[in-house]
Amino acid sequence: MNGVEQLRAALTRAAVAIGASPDVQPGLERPRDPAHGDWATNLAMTLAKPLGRKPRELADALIAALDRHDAGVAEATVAGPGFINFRLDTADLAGGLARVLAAGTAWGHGTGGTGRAANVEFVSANPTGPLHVGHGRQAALGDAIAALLASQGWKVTREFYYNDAGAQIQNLALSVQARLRERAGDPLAIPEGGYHGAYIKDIAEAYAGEATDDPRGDDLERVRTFAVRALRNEQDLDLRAFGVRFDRYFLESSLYTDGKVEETIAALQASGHTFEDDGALYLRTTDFGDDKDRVMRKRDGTMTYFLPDVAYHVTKFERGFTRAINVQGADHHGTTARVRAGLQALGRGIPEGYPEYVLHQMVTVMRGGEEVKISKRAGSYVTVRDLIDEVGRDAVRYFLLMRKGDSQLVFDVDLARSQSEENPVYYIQMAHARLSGIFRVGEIDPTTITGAAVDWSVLDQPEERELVKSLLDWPDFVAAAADALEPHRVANWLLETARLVHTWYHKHHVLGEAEPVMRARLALARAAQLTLANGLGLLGISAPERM
RNA sequence: GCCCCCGUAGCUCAGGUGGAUAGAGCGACGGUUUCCUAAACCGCAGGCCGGCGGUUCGAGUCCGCCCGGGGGCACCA
Repeated sequence: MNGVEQLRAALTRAAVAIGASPDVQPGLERPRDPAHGDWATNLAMTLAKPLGRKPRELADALIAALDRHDAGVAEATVAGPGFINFRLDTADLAGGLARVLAAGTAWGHGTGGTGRAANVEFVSANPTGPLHVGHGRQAALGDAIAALLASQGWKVTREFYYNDAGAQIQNLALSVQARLRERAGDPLAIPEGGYHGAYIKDIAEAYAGEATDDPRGDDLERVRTFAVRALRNEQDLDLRAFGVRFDRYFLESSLYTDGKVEETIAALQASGHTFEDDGALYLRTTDFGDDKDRVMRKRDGTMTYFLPDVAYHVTKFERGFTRAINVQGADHHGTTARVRAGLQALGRGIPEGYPEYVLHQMVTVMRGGEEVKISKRAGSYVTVRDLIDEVGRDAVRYFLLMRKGDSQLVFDVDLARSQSEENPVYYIQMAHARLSGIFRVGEIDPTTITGAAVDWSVLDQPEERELVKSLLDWPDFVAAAADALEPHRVANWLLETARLVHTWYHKHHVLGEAEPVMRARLALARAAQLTLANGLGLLGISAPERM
């Protein structure tokens, strides 16, 4: 049992002793103002009503009933409207660092997932062009969410789904063909809905070099295959540059070849929730909360994207994923209700909230105070590669993750590129590098720091107590961020903790201090170094030893 | 018209699931270096948390209505 749990248990006993129900759950939080102590509870206020007594009076009674020793607190005081503030002995507080050192790279790991399988689907870009900034946000978000879940004991599969047969791919093939014919002397005729970026020209160029017997691209099927392969390869390179790896690429076409689409449509018809109108087959999704019934099979006999989408999510469930999380742009918002409705209509016991959606808002790229809209390569949008080339992978990751997905995001290229104090990424990495520097200069192998035989009571400086608390809170913090599927919380925590590190480092010295102090501070430095590295790792950002 | 997101400092945004005197980064202003990285630290200024009601001991946070901004409402993906 660690410090907080001990305190909570003791508080519960005290509450019961003064007449509260045995199932009270005392809430404990860090007071915003460190002068208020190390922990605070609002228990007296929440008990006021059921017990019919005044909060401050109850607070006094709770303190009187509390076994200080069992609770592990040095001091308990009543404040404000009825808060009880607790102060811990420095030795008890800082002694928690031993747990950090023992856990090492696993500090922050939890067991809430209990080994169950989770599927995180993200990016899922069709192979019709280079990845744009929005895909970048998805890649950063999805990868970090996957890492967060894995840290909490989920068995995570990172999945990329792509449409390899639809109308957009047809337009891609026709666009490349148009460039081939332009090359052969025809006037340029890119079809309606076609692609205009420079990369189309490059692909046409490459095709002409390889397919010397088909310089005009008359073999459209061959052009299509060639173009898809070229763009898939390009997207892979983009993702690799970003440090994102997928466990599985799922092809929409496989749903047809494996019979999953037919199977699903038959099951839906058997469910009795379908009807035909004007030659098209509908699913009555309004029975399951959608605001409109949806077409599954068009009048011309082909499927809408809706049906394979449902079939795809059935496979996720069948593949044993307890949770399926889809990271997508907010423009997909309209599809969430209908996919869930489709799964419900099957009546197979798939949970109502399956799959879960993490939708993110748009990204605007700013440079020199102006919005950047165009990339040379893609023509109409800014690519992930542009950003990585300009500001580096770590900065792109951080900037795309530092805001809540629900917020529209402004990516300030100038700030991300600046290698100085104003850039939060460097600020955090610098904190890690400085801590590493202590061990380098002191010629101490940080992995030998175990926390054994340390007198924790010497870590009594205010800056040390604040830093210690932040490090000890990390596991709960990560668990909450994972639970909420919100990596930006980690980004903010890192920035705050980095500040505590810099402040402490600036004010207090480690090497050359008297033995007990140096020993304790080395342990603190090691714990902070480990925790920062763990946090950066979750976001896919490097933790450099020196900068 | 309906659905989703957003509205907090000059700018970009946090605010740990309802708590005490609302925070950070950038920008502005002023300081700090014989010392493990000044890529750092300290100080100062800046607010009707879009508005009006409600819930309660207590609301930036929850509920309702309104006003602004963005996105979505296909037999396109």
